[in-house]
Amino acid sequence: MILAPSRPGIYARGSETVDQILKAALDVLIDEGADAFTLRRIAARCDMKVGNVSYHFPRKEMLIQVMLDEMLESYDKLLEEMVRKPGLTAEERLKLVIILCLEDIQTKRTTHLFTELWALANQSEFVADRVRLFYSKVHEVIGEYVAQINTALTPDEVHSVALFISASMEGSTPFLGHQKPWAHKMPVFTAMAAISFVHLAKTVTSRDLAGLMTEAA
Amino acid sequence: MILAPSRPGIYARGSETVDQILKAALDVLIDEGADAFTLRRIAARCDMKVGNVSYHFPRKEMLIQVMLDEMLESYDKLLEEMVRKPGLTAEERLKLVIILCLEDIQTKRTTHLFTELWALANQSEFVADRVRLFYSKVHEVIGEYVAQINTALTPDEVHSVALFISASMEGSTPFLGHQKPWAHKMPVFTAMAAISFVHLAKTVTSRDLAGLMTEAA
DNA sequence: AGCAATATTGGACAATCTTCAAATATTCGT
DNA sequence: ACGAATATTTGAAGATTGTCCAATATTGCT
Repeated sequence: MILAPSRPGIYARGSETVDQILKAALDVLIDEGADAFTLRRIAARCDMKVGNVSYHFPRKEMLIQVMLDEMLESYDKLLEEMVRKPGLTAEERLKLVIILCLEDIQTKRTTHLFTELWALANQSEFVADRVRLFYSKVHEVIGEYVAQINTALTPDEVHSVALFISASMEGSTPFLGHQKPWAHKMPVFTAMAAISFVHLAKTVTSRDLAGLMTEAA
Repeated sequence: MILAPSRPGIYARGSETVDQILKAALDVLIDEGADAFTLRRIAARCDMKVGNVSYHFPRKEMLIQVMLDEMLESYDKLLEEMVRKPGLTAEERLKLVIILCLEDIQTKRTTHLFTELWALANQSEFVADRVRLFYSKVHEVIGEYVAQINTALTPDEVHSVALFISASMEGSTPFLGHQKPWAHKMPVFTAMAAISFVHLAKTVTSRDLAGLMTEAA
């Protein structure tokens, strides 16, 4: 794992400034895109001078890395909150995670941030690394329920099913996310996802997953 | 629909130069990302001077628009080729489209281009417009088969199912696409997609799609 | 071959970018 | 409240960007 530089800011004021910079940076990325992600726009966004931003984050890359780590940490917390729902069966939990994930995808924050992240991951090893780590956790959460629903699957097969469910849900982002062309169909999409993915988890067999795929090709 | 400027290049040489510029521009976007998408890198990629690129495309935005339109046109052709497979049932065709789409997603070209496009669509109305148009065609193709498989569905319900299948497949791009962390699981993903999506098309009812989603929330 | 239209070169330009360093202001333990 | 550590401002260096222009080379029609 590639380490991000430790978060700067020793005095109370400096620490608060760093907070403002990180928030402004995230806002710029969400509202204006990677193209507008410059020190000047970030500084303007939090009423600061460029030099000050440059002082707290001597290299721009540091800012990106710290920002990304803090942002994904907040998503980790969100993910953990999904898990802590007592008194539900594994199937109900899986259905709930699906609903909550698709709900979150509809926010402007998630819609914009993750599409940007997927693009950045093409070139930046750091971003790619963090994206992989984050979704590994998502797979774990989903996989836990899948394993309970379908006890015949091996751990690797469980992960494959979790990966399928997670990736399929994420696929809604560019199409049914915030202000995307088919955003109004998200309720229907969610209904289909709940039905389809739960059914898959229940009924998929090792035999299915070993499919040679020579029949249709 | 936002019109792209007409393609420049009058003489044979000029036209060929425009070709090289467009190819170089696409290569830069695929290989080096949106960050490196500058006139100078594009010019260097096709052994030209910046002034010449600027002469054929007086504004950078023109280059982007023409490039995007030509690129999506090539994907349109690819899509049409998928359709022209004779002697197959609707179910077999749907399964085939799923396999071919997921195959294409594994290419570096598609993996990188579409992730970049989804990000650019957040800020550029033009890109968003073209992305919407392209996937509308994808939905049409898939929807045609879905309608044949499940004749009880209304046209809008057919589109919802096609949208679900398409978006779910696209979701594999950032995770199982070219050199992505779980690229080695694409065969399993494809097997699940074929089984799961075909089953959905067959069995989904209007009642399912009208799901109120109050039960699990 | 001649000639107007088109293409290419090379450089200039202003605007932007990141990074840095010196000067000034603020904070906080003592 | 003093003083060292930290934060902020200011200004500027150096690089890169898109755009433009005049000079030159090439093309393709008559």
